[in-house]
Amino acid sequence: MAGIRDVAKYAGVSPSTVSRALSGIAYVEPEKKQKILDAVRILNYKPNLAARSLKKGGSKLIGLIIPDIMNPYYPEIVKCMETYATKAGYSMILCDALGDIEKEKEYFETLQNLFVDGILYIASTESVEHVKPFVGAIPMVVVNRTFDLDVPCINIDNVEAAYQVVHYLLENGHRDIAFIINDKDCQYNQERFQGAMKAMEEYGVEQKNEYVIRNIHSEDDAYEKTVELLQKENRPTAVFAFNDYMVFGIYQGIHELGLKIPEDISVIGFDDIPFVKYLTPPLTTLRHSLQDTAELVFGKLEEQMRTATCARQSNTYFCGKLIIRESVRKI
Amino acid sequence: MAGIRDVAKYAGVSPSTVSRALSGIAYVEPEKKQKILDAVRILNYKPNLAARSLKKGGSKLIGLIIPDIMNPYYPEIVKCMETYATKAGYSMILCDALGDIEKEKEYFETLQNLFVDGILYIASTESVEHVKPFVGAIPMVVVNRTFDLDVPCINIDNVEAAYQVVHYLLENGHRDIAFIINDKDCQYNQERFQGAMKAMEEYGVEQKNEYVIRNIHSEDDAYEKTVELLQKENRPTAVFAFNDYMVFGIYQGIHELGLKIPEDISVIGFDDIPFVKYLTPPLTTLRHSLQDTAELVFGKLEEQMRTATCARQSNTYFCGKLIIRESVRKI
DNA sequence: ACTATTGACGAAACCGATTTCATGACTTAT
DNA sequence: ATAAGTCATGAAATCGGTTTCGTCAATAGT
Repeated sequence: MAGIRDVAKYAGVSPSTVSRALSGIAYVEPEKKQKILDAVRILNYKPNLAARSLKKGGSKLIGLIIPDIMNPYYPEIVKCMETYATKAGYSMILCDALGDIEKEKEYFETLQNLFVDGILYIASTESVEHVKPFVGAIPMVVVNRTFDLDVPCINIDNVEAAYQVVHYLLENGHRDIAFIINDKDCQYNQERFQGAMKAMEEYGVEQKNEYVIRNIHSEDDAYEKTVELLQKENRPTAVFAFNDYMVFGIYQGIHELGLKIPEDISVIGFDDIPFVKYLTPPLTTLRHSLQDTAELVFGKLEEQMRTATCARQSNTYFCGKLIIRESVRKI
Repeated sequence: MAGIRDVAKYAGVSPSTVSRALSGIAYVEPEKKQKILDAVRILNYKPNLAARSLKKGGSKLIGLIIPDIMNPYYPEIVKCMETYATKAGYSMILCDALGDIEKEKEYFETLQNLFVDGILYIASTESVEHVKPFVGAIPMVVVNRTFDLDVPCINIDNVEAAYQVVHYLLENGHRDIAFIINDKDCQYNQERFQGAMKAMEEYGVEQKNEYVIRNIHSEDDAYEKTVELLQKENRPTAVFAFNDYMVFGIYQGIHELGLKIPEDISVIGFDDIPFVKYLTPPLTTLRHSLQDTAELVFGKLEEQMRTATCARQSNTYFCGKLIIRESVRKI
């Protein structure tokens, strides 16, 4: 492997000049510069990143901590971030934390050992404690959660989004609306619940307790609870799934009971993960793609990495967008 | 940040002893070792990986090159590999190559510069050239493609798998079978075609040319071509999609024409990506999950990394499994 | 014309862990 | 008891870019 000294020798200059010519931090005689560039090409010189990291104190590595790559909501985020990272000259280290606090903690530590230049943290756990030691120590941006720590957080406005969803159902004449809520009693579910209730209150509709289904752990769970719910005497006219993932199970349950969507029951989701548009019928759901905010997210991280400082608290909320398909009918 | 010299000073020994004590490559007086361990704990010493990489030429990093994380077939692989890597003390660098040879080449180079200890290459391109320079230079395992290079390749037996699929259709009385083939005229598609034809021949059925649809670039493409195909006078009784991704478009096209699956037309897929089981009706498809071979894949890589040698050519084929759901009817 | 300033460039120090080499203490063999 | 071998350990070289420092030459200023 050709090193900078080989290039220097070949071009008849010193290693320092090669370094300067390639980094562009100082003026180098055009003639020499050309010779250097030629030498680089001929010798196929590639700077040793380890050596560079060692001297400069960075690694050109970014850590991306996500809850679960198998959850179809995340691949898009990963791809987005990886694209930005690559464009900016960074490589991406992927950490799949499985929503496990211990695993997340381990990953934070590993990333610190690797001297990553920054961390993109797609939060899924409720704890704050295990993140604290790294706040202020490594440039970081938190996505999908709002921390009360000195970190920039970027999050969808869950209250507004859920309000939008339920408002749409109410506007379409639905009054008996079931909320299907996944297992974690976490920040975003609380906020979504809050937004949903706000819409109900505005319409003067009381939310029946038996229409609030919690602790759904999987699609199968969603399936079972849906069957249970819809066999009751007074079944709701619409169900609002707090995430799209559960909708697969919900659809299955509804089909199983011989009911039709949306004629017999309307379904609305949250996330707009890929493929819900291919369900029969295509799902109406709330999209909060990171596509639009990806630039902001990465920008915030990049600025910190560039200035080698950790940003203070700053919360950014973005709005979701209701994607109307065919799973909700007007009553 | 505490360095090895700080630890050495604190423990009253030399840096070399600290290094030896921590790596365990040589015997160190138990008493001193204890002091060193204490110093490490108290000073919260974390070895600088850049320095270590520079000297040792290794990094405890594994590069994972995949074609497209948005394609639902890959997240499972990524998760699997990441799990194994973490367990073995490696961090995973994710490279999303988008099926672009140039990008793949860049990633290979970046990974080499980063001194990754190994590369897991989920191949998608047809070219061999851009991979050659790295064969023998870095421990590598190739998945999903069989190279004629000195690299271990692990691949599904596409011929056998496609044979299985078409055999199943023939057994169910189908004779007019359309093949929907995605855009790339690549190895695995050729093999699948070969397997499909083998089954046809065994049943003495001739494959009509107009039933072979090629160059599908997206779901939308699949949708259009399906509509076109099924409006013909003699429409097939079954379609075999060479990958599940296209099935979403195919279903859409069939529904659009008011046809029913499987009553009017049977559909069979390939891959068993998540969610095809939630289609209406659930898709019968061929599963070739890496779950089962993941251990083998990672094992082959780990052995190379451990012995710091690159393995020679060795091809491993594994079998797919037909997952029978409800999208194929018996004629 | 002589000093001060600027600037391109090379020599050498540096980042921090590893590893080679040298040393001196201690053990074993004759 | 003396020579040879073993072994824990420290000093210093090393990995390969980057960067500081110093030099020498050319330009600017008085």
